[in-house]
Order: sequence, then structure tokens, then C-alpha cells
Amino acid sequence: MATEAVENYLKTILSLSQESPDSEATITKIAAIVGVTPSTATTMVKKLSGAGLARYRRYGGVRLSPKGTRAANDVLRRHRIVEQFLVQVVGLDWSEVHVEAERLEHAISPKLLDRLDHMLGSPEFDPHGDPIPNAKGESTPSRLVPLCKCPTGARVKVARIRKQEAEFLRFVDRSGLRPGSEVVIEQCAPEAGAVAVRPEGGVTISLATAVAEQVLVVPSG
Amino acid sequence: MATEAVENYLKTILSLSQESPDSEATITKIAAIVGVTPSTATTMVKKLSGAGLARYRRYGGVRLSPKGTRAANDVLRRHRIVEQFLVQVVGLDWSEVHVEAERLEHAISPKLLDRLDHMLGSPEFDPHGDPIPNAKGESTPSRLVPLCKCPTGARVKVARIRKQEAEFLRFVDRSGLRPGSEVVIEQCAPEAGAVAVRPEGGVTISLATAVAEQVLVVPSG
DNA sequence: AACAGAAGTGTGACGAATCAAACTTATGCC
DNA sequence: GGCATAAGTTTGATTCGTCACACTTCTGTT
Repeated sequence: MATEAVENYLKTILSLSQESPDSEATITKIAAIVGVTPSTATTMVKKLSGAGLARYRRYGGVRLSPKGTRAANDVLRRHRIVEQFLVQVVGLDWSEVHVEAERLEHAISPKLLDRLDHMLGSPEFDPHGDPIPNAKGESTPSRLVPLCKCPTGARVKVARIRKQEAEFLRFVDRSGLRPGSEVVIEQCAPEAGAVAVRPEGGVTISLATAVAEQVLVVPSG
Repeated sequence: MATEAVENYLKTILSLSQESPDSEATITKIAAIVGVTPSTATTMVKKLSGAGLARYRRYGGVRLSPKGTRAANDVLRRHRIVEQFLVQVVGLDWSEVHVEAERLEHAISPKLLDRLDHMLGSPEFDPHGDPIPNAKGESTPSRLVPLCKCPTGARVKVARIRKQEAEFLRFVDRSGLRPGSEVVIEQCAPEAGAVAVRPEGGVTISLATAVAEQVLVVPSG
């Protein structure tokens, strides 16, 4: 229905607005992620607004309408099911599936998507721990917290890696920080701009706060 | 590299030029298959020619250059491996994979393609019996003959179904005319515009000559 | 409150792919 | 050989997504 470009903007706006409770999608951030200039993003956002997919006021933020949210979740669903499929069935490394899915998500039919979903047993998460929206275009917000918000000494379980760069994911993998890993926060000092964590049976690693923000965890017993 | 549109034209021109030893790709046929007007096809063919992918003279036919042939075979390879994958691994019906592959073929990376190819054991044919070009962009011409060229009484084996319409493929399937089936030619009368064949252990079915032309066979013992 | 710098917007332009309509060339038939 | 029809071409226009560049608005200092 929507063009590939429109789908990318929708997906981006949804991701940005879910990044944290406070943050809102802005033209500049959208432009940076989609990979276009701000003027292009402005034009496109106006178009989305005209199509009833987004709400926006000049010089104000951008939010998706219910319709836009549904459409964006649909794109995200395709993206994440494809990622899960590529890892589980095709056997690609989780560090490389994001890029592949960026292109395949626009080329997959509802029927094929359904088939993949069934093959995978309707998974709730993709390989990065990102939740997969349901077929109705709804996503259930999770209660995960960023690593950088955990107190020193806490024992937590990695649930989701937001940053999708292959480089970073391979590092995460090597370090034992994958979704599912149990780690102990050895130092969490925003003032120092870094967090130190030790995965179970591994060596301590340091992450810049900005990076640790992209690693979501759940407190574990 | 090439845009999606360019890939589609290349693929179409190659298919047309391989359809039969005599036939050549013409603007009108290209336009019909790609689904554009002849004027658009003319424009595009000139562009391909300018890019060194095709040779063409005004009011003359269109042929691919060696470079264009390689590129076209590459597209065909992607298309056919995807089809084979969708049938073998994903379990879609062979009547529906053509449409899916039309879109996926443009979204698949060389790396992923390679992976699929290995998973499938580097197949030589797709589910319709179409030969899969090799990774170098070369295809080996086959010596199959159209059903409508077989003498009455001959016993042959179906090898390839050229027509890709889901409707037709389901009919072929129901009738026992799939690639691999052995059939006897009960009547082959071009004058009557129809061919009658009987699949092993099935009932006789009639096909219009134009349709029987799309069913390729090998003589069998 | 004023101003610098960041964020956002508007305009004019472009390339890609397309179409409709008018035109040109080729082909086949009598 | 001439002419009707089919095939192919040209031209001018449109839509989509994009950019550069000039401009406006907002925001956070001091």
C-alpha cells in the first residue's frame, strides 16, 4: 500500500517515539535515521500528515496517528519476523540480519509473512530482543530499563539490544552481553560517562553511558 | 546496482530471447510483460543501450550485450533460487511462488542468496523446471522441446512449465502434468489448434497449442 | 531581553519511471 | 506497388523522492 519510503518514515517515527517515555520524534532525528536531509524529512512528514498517518505542527514534534501507528507496527512486525527467520531458519548471524531485513521487509507479502510467523511459532521477540507487534498492528510496551539506569551491584538479565550496527552486535556477542545473559553491574557512574558490567563467567567490560542506554535489561533474582 | 526497473527489463529481454531459437525481444512484447506502455519501453531500452547493457537499432529488435546477459542471468538466478527456497524450505505452493519471487528477487543480498543456494544444495532447476543460472551469470541452454512439437503416440516426460500464472499452474498440478510426470501424446494436431495428452495413470487432457508451447518435455524411454 | 546557534521550513531543481497522444516506420496483403 | 494496420518513436507532462541553499523560528544562554 504505502511506498517503501513512507514505510521507512513510519517505522522510524514509531521507533523514535518509543525510545523512551519522554522522547519525541523530531524532524532532525527522523532525517538522520532515514538518511535524508531535514528538508526532505519535512516534506515527507507533511505528506504523512496529509494522509492522516501522522500529526504534526510546524516547528513542533511529530507523532503518529492511530492509523499511522498501526501501519508502522505492521512494518516493524515484518522487519522483526524476517530477522527472526533469518537467524532461526536460514542461520545467518544476528549481527547481519538487520541490514537484510531492511530490504526484505518491503518485499514480503502478508501471506508469506504469515507462513514465516507460523514456522517460527509466532515468536514474541526478534534476535535482538525487540518485541514483535501482533498481526493487528499492536505492540505491548515493555517495562525494560536501560543498563545505565541500574544501581551498582545489581544483578540483571540482558533482554534487548537497541543498537543494530553489526560491529556493535558482534562486540556484544563476544563479550557475553547477548539477550538472555545474566550480568552484574560493577560500576554505574553517569558522572564518569561509563558503566562497567561483568557477564556471568566473563570479564568485566565498560560501556559509554550512551551505549549502555541502548542495552535494556530486567532485574533478575 | 541496477534499479529494480532496470532489472525487470533485463530479465524480460533475456527470457524473451530464450523463448525459442527464432524469437527476438521486441518493444511491444517487452512492454506487455513488464507492464508498461510501448513508449516507456522504448525509453528504457534506449537507456539500457546507453548503459552498454543492450544493443538496439530504432525499429529493430533488442538484444542483450554480454554484460546485460550476465546481469539478467543474475536476476533470474535470484528469482529462481528464491522460488526453490520458498517451495522447499518455506513450504509455499509452487503455483504462488512466482509472484513472491518477483518482489523478493530485488531485495536479496549476494550473501543471503549464497546461503539459500547452499541450503538447497545448489539446485539446477526451480520448481517450474526453469534452469538456475550459475553464480557467474551463465546459463546452459537446454534441449527441451515444446509439447506441441511432439508426434502423436510419443511418450515424454514433462520438464518445465514456462507459463507462470498461478491459475494455470494449479490446473497443471491437478492434471498430473507437473515437471517429472510421464505423459503420452494422444493427439497432436496443429491444424486443430489443440494437443491431447494423457499423464500416466490419469485422464486425457487437452491443451490449446499456444498453451502446449509453454510446456517443455524430454523424450523418455 | 537579546542574541547565537540549533532546528525546522520553503523554494527551485533534478533524476527516475511512467503515461497519453501525436507522429513515423515497417509489414503484409491484394 | 500501394495502402491499411501494426509496431515503434517522440514529445510534453506527471509523480515520487530527493537535494542544496536560503530563509524562519525556536531555545538556552548570559
